Amino acid sequence: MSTKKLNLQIDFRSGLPIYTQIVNQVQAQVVSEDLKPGDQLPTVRALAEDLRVNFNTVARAYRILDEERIISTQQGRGTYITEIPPPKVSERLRKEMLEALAERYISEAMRLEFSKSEIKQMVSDQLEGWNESKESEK
Amino acid sequence: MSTKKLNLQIDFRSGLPIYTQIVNQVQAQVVSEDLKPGDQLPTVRALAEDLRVNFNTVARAYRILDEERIISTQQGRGTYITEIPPPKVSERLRKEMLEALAERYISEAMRLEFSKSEIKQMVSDQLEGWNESKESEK
DNA sequence: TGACAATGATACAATTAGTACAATGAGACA
DNA sequence: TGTCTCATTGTACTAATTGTATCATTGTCA
Repeated sequence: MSTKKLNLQIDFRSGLPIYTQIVNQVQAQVVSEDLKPGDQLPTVRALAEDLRVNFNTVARAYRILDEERIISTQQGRGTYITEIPPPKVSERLRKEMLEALAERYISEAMRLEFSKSEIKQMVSDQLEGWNESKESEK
Repeated sequence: MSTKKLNLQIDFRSGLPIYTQIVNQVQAQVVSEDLKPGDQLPTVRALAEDLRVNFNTVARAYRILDEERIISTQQGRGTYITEIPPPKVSERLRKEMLEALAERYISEAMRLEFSKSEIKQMVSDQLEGWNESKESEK
């Protein structure tokens, strides 16, 4: 599992906070596909040493990127680039995707011999407590 | 005895710890009866090598499954699917499976930016016309 | 000078890996 | 049959690696 070596240029005199520079440059590299979904980023400590900054500063950048759903940080494991949400698919295709998802859910639930009402109820129940914060807050 | 060859798919980049993924997938295979009472699971070391993880990670998963009475681990012998799954256990497992399925459906639908009502409606709509005989192909 | 944002220090928690050990059972052999 | 040896198996404890939380320090600017 090779951690991608980030090539970040931090300008300590630019006035921009270090963590902001990290965020911006990682975002840029994701957009330019220098970083692809699944790539592992350096650990907070490794990148911090590389950039000669405190690892909390890197952690802060990673936390922001995590909130933006660009990366996924996992305590004890590492941080990874997440799958990119399909930018703009047609309304038609989007609907078909939902249909496919629902069909898979239903067919697997049916295989477990749940009743229709149970299947419906479970979705309702979970949607009740669904925390929007799990999604990105732009 | 032939130790059942588990076909587990570990995603090292998913947010879930490896040991949790093992637990979940074994549970799923028990519920779906791919694993039956008495089946012997791979040894901690064999499965670890197969998955390219440390054997203690597998041992941790096995310990959790053992505490749930889903498997029985015996030092010096091996690990086996529990002979008589208490009805309570299998019933609880079934429920957990449904929860997991629903959560996956919802989270992926949310990622596509569907509203809660759309997500709920799609399930209702599809259940309306659901043909019981449809659930035959594995 | 005071407020606030940025950064640093320190302690903590979660996950996985390393090492040594204990229980079981199969085979060799007296 | 009894027992010795050894490979195989799970267990226990600890270390290493990773991100997290909290608070202190620094620096800038009104």
